[in-house]
Amino acid sequence: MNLFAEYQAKVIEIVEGLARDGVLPSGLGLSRIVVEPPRDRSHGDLATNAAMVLAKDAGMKPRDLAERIVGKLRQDPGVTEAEAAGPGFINIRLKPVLFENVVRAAVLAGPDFGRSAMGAGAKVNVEYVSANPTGPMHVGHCRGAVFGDALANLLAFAGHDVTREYYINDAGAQVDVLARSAYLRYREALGEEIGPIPEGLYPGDYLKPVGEALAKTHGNAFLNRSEREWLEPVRSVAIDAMMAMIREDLKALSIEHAVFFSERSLHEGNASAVGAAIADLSERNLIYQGRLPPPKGSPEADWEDREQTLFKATAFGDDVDRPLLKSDGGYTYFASDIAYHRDKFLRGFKIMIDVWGADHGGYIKRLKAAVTAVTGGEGTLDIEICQLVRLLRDGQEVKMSKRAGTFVTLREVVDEVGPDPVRFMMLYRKNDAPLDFDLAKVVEQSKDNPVFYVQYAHARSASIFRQAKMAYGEASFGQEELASADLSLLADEAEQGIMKLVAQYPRLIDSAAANREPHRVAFYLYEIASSLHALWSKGKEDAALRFVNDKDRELTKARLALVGSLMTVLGSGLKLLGVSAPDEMR
RNA sequence: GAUCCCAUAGCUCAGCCGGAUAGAGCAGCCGCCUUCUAAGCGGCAGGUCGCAGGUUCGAAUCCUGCUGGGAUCGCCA
Repeated sequence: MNLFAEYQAKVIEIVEGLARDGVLPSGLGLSRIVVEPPRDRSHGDLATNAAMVLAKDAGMKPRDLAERIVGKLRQDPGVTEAEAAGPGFINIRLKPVLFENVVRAAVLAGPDFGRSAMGAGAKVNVEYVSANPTGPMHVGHCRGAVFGDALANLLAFAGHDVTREYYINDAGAQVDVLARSAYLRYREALGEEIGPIPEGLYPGDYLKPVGEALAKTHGNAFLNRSEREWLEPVRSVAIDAMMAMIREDLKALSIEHAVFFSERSLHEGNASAVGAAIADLSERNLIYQGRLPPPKGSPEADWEDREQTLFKATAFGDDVDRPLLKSDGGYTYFASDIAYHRDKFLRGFKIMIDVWGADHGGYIKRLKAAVTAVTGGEGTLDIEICQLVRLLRDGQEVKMSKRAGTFVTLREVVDEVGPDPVRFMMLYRKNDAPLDFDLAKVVEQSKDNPVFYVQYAHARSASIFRQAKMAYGEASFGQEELASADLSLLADEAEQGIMKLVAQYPRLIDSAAANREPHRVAFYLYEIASSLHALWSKGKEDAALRFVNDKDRELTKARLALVGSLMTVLGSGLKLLGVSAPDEMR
């Protein structure tokens, strides 16, 4: 039930009709036609730019074209008024019953209100978090985790077939370092004095239990053996332990991935996936032996000019061609990543979304180039970058340093402030803008805290229903009854404002999903929460506006339908963000 | 040297694939609790949209250059 989409379709139909009648040329670019709520409410309920975007191709003045469209719009049964305005806008007023029907639809549909078919069931792979399995997650990972999760929710709600995926970087040098670090803890567990952890190994205590577990299951079987003998089993145990820890951390934020994809698996077998990907590129003539210029601006002391195996990334907009093989003969991380994304494509995902931290920004062009190459242009990779999070406490930056031991883990933050503030505040900002996260402010229970403010609106709505049931009995005001309410009784401007906001929800979902911007949901929720608080306060001054009126059941019913629709939207939006929608505040 | 992101009110930020008089919160000032939760609401004041060009009927939004801030830059992941 998306009024804006409905009227966009109607406007397009009118334009096509005018083209059939010869008033307009055919083949106009109709996709640019937008029907949106006008910024100024005095302009009506809907506004469209149709006449302005088509005027040029139509060879007509915007106002003239607008008049033609207006003439047709006036014949629409739902339209009470249509007029050309300003430079060529068409402003439309709708019969109130259309908005009333949206409220009814929201009450009846409940959690499904706003669900959209926009995605048309397309398979989408959203890869997020993918933190290295070498230690606990820190706050830096948090934003990408929350963003990716909310984006996945949003895309699913907007009609996509979403798979949430985590890429485990379990190949390469870092996990070998992890294994060596765990081995040290293993020796420690067997009673050896290991002293300070050597430079270059992971010092954290979190590896102690891994060492103990190794000692328990393997006894001293690995003691005094060459690394070749123990590296693999120790690494495997350590990675499993780290992944278990990471999953626990994610669970604290109610994040769950459907697929955990192992980088190592891409290297296994005689015909490895990485080998296949490179062979694929090779067949496309995108691989050659060549030299690269040394990087500028970074130390060049250890630069070794040599011929290497390069992917022709520049053919797809990258700045330089990229190496696929390391000097030791192994594959680069990039080579694995190509194979990984090729695998996603082969699994049927034409739409891939990766969520990365800002520090990986420099990697975007090459991977997009690779995806275009390896899918023959049929797969698209969207990379969403989350900027850094600055952790504050009462306005003071919390400096983080592994060495100083002031390292803050994701778990510590979630345990301190709770998952709701973490999730909401991470989403109450565009993902590509840096974010300050103040541990003290996000737990404040006041209107200064948007998390609380929005949740409070939901609780307040629930409270209104409780009050109504006290006045009229527990069995009163079920879904069906509310849907039959006479909503024309809701004449106050504030009440109508809420109806119109509710009517915008489906449109919001589509645009937030299409733009991959879950923060729009958060801002919308704040706005609609505000509209409830305002109406509530109006009832303080004017008793006639109170939601529960124990002398007028019909009016109460209408108001509850309104509150019900708002509560539905609040609950739905909060669910998309992964934030709880409490029925009362404590 | 290069690439990417950012720059909007004193502060923190929205601004919906270009559109009508640029919005919200905080801070400041003035108001609202006998009454469904004041954990809230209303009002006032506050902006050369970093700078300079360009495209367009129309630019905070698109393009180019510059300034300032952040991130990154073969064989780490």
